[in-house]
Amino acid sequence: MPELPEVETILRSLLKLTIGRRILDFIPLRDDYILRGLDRRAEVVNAVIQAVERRGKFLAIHLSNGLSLLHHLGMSGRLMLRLKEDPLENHTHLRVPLDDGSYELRQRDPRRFGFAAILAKDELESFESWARLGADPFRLRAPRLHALLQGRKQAVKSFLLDQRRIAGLGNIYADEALFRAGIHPARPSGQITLAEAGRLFKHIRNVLRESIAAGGSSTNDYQRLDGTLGLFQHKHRVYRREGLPCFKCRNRIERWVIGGRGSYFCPHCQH
DNA sequence: ATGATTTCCTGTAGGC
DNA sequence: TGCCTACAGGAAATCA
Repeated sequence: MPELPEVETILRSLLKLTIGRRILDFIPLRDDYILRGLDRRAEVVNAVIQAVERRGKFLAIHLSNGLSLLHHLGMSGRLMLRLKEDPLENHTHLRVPLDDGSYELRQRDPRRFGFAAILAKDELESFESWARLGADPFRLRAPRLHALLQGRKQAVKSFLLDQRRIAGLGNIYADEALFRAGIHPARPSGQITLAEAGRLFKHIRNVLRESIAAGGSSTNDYQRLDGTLGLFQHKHRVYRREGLPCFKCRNRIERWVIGGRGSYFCPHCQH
């Protein structure tokens, strides 16, 4: 599922390949909640892509006429740059042909938890989940994280998944960071000490950085913009490794459901 | 307000 | 092989 490193990987490709390109058309292939702001569809045509921005797991493509395309890939969403004549994969919801003549941006999403929206500036700024995103993990420091955790009984795993607190972590990287930090995912947030918060922020940052360098994790649906796979799934230490030996101590990895999410951890290494 | 639970959706995996 | 059920999860909605 696309989390911060996967979206960042897509962002970097978009920066290289789409800045300065003119949008030739905006072709919705469905008419439901997945595509929003379609009444502005005609305004998008002929606009030029000026900037691309990531916040958390959101991707915003800013256009020359002040409109923005806001994308979220949910859990099975994929953003692709394909030749116009390439066969359409099923569950492709959006096609955006670009002015280099042969390529188009496509968004597909089998499980349909993502979306794409055409938004005016004020609409983007007031878009709830975008506007209220929490701290950027790369700007986070121990005292800030510790302060955010204080006074909460909520499991630290659930805290890490709350985009209003920290933006960009999903199930994979929350579990991987907690493993590296030696913190049990079910620990009440308020019990995390300053020293533990220090380890946690450091490992959040490191695991995200390493995954970006590897092009993200291709577990089920995720691919890069050009269709190639990320490589970080080979570096996962706990995610989806229930019953397998811990890389540190050889005890078996456990899986608990925490906050409705499958959570993988080593009962020996994480406290 | 906090925090836990349910909902949306479909491909995949497992059981029989 | 085929049918059925359970499960996966990001974020919004709902409920206690």
